[in-house]
Amino acid sequence: MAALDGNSVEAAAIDPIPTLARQVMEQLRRDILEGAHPPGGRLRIESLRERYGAGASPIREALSQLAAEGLVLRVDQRGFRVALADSAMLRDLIETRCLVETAALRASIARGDAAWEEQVLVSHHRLARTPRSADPGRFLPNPEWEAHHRAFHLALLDGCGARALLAFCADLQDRALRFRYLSNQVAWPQRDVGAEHKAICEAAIGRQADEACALLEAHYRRTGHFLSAAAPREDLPTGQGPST
Amino acid sequence: MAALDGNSVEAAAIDPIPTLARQVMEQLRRDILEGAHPPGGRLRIESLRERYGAGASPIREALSQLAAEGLVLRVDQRGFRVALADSAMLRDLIETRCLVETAALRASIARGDAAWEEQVLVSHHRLARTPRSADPGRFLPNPEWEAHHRAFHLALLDGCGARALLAFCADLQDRALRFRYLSNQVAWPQRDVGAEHKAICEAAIGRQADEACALLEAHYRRTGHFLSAAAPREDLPTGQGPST
DNA sequence: GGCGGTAGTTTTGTCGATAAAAACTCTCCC
DNA sequence: GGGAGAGTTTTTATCGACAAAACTACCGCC
Repeated sequence: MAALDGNSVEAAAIDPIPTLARQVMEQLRRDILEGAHPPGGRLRIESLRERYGAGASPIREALSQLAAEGLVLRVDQRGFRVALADSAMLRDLIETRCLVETAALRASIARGDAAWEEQVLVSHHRLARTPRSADPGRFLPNPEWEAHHRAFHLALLDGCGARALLAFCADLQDRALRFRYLSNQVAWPQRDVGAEHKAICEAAIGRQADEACALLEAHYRRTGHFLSAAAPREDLPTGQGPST
Repeated sequence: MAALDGNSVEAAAIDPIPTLARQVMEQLRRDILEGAHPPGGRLRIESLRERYGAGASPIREALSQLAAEGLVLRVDQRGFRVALADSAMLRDLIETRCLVETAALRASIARGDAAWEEQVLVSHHRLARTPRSADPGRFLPNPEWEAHHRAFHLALLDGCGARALLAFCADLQDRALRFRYLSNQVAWPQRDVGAEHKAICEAAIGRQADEACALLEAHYRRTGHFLSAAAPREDLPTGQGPST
């Protein structure tokens, strides 16, 4: 997931036996992304200790990392809870992505070399030939498609030549992924995302900055629209018993 | 420092007795920013345990958080070390800031309301009336100036209406601050940063998007130029005894 | 003389226990 | 009947100890 994070990339690649804390963190992240722990829900150390079969230290460490990543919320002396995922946050996320990623895309288009162009092309090709759903009949998330989708969007921006910016974009994409997971079964197959990706790819390679940015922005805003329409029930799932 | 981080803000504001891990983290961050631990240097748990008077758990937790923040580098099973701060990273940081913050500034100028305008004005005023150096004779970092400086730059972008973006900008500013600390005594008083801030402020309030962005970008690039010129010796301080 | 393997030392990652803090509950009083 | 308060229970934050892994230094061998 956070494969672009400079800290983890080399260690994860070499080490065959990741540290326990890392295993817990990755499993926990998957569980949160997939909604096993509901947004706003408490994450008690003891429960997690039991569920993931580890001592308190690795659990706590995993939670700390996820907290810094924004997926988990920590309150000193009052434990951890799953980060909220309400429609206000979704709006904010979309807004941020539109602002940041169009800037990055513009820079990519202006500065990207031949290698960038080729990478955009090939990553789009891989995405295009992968079915979005693992099941042709109904929607079932296809991990391969998710990976290619992520790679394509990052490849688009990779020409900008700013690693810190790219890492942030990768992070934003992860956050967006969470919303997609939470409201499963979204906009499929009503919407032809393949065509949208194709148009973005062509505009980018054709160095049509304005058009590419407009398409990308529309792409994100449309996704946001579908998501907030599809999952209004998740808006304020926190509750969790106020003091009274 | 990371006062904009949603996780810490409320806890830190209320809790009079912060958790030990938090204390260690904040002190450690300050020490790293100020160069007490050199970039690339190892951070052994035992040494830190001794230095900060805490057990291994809080130390490890503080390191985890700083690692996620980018100030500390973690390698599984091989401990922690201070993140590098070479000129390539500085370049990358500047590039990222220029791309992201001009986008944010543009959005701020387009969307910012009266409250935003006033906040920019007042934060600039506070900055302008605070001396940059705590000592009139030579350069000595003035914490008050630093705080106002940070507030001014964030106020500029605060009109964009995207909290996630703003949080990222705050993070970028912290990273930049580190470079400033590392190469102490920089460009003072050769450079009139006050005038630069004033010009940016006026262009922003006057809704001159293009000019404000150009000024902001020049502001950052100039800083980068000074920093990399002032601290060439820090370029590759890692070394740390290769295998031979 | 250089290199590979091996024993010893350091350092990390993990565990279980413990003290402190928060949350909850139940009772008593108005 | 409602609310405040004391006691109990849950939960967190921290510590010290231990096992596993990495690093170091040494020794023998080619």
